[in-house]
Amino acid sequence: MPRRWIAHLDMDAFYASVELLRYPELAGQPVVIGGGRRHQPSTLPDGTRRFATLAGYAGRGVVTTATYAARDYGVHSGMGLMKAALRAPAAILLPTDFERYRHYSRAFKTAVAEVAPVIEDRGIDEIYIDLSDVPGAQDAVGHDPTGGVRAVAQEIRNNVRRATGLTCSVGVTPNKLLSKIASELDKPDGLTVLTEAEIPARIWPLPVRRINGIGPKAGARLLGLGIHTIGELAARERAFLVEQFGRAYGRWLHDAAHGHDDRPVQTRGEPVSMSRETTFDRDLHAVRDRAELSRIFSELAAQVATDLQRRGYAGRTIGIKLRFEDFKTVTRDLTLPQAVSDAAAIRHAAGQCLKRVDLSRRLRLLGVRAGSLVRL
DNA sequence: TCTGGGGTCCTAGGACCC
DNA sequence: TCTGGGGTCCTAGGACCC
Repeated sequence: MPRRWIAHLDMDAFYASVELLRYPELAGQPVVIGGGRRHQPSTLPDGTRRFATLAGYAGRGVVTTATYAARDYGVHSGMGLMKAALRAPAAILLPTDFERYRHYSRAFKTAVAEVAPVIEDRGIDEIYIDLSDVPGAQDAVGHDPTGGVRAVAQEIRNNVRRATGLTCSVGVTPNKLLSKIASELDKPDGLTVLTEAEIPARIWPLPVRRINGIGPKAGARLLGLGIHTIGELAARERAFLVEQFGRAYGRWLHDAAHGHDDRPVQTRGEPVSMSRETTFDRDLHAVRDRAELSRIFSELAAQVATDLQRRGYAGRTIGIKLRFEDFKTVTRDLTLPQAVSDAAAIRHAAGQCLKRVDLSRRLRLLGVRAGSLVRL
């Protein structure tokens, strides 16, 4: 019987690496991607480029990606740029250029598909690949039964490098859960192949947070129970975890810790929702900043409409998201008799939602969303 | 120097219908 | 008028991920 071999491929510091292709003089330097458009590099008459540094940054942006040199200063993605500036003031700051990243994203996925076509998209810089039926993947090399699949994975990595000039890290195991963990074991530019038999030695010593699906909340609760590593989680009774975390999540935790996961690689999914949101430069008040808020609100509705139309969808549920100055977040939504995709209808429905919110506190974020999508 | 923007999935309560 | 159980839809919030 053929073995199931699933790969997880993760591009190394993707946005930053794409920027290094265009600005090779920054290789090896601490570079941070994030923030708005206000820190575009400029070219001097002699052709040399001038870059903004973190030191001068003022605003509410966060780090989207940091190069490995920047990570050495303790800068990581999700960190506020103001905080990052304290840790690495001399680091270069570049604005995000999603157009460019999407282009490289398509290029690396095409390069993978030339070798192995069964691919599940997991965002702009990572994918799962089912290698089980790729020619050669089931072959042993000498006495190594994983030799064939290792060669296939290496070929994928070579093809990505050839097509994009970028490196990636790959984990190959019997399932998605383990492959996701494995791809991080030898980063950057690494390849890790793991069998079931290696779970105790390679997976169990890792912290529970490495499991995709254990986030800050569950991680903290597990820590409170004295469970730090995946091995310690695996050692707990299923019944205990169900008692602590509920039926569904408790069972899932137990399975995950033992490396059990039979989810298939899903090649194509319909979108569930489309949304646009924005955090203001300063907190806005519903009454005092009424005109500005109204303008932003209409703009978000128009952007959602454009996104829907461009991709050929309409939404039957229109919703809004508000974040107040104290970071409390509320949502309201409204299901319409018919799906809509035009800016006026979305704006109107979103306006109905807004009437159901107490607007006495100042706002830092506003968002508009379309859900219950139908294909046009 | 608090905390972006785009998503998915799950839960839970209430309305409503059979 | 009271008592049921089951199913589906809608809404709100929250955890998590990239």
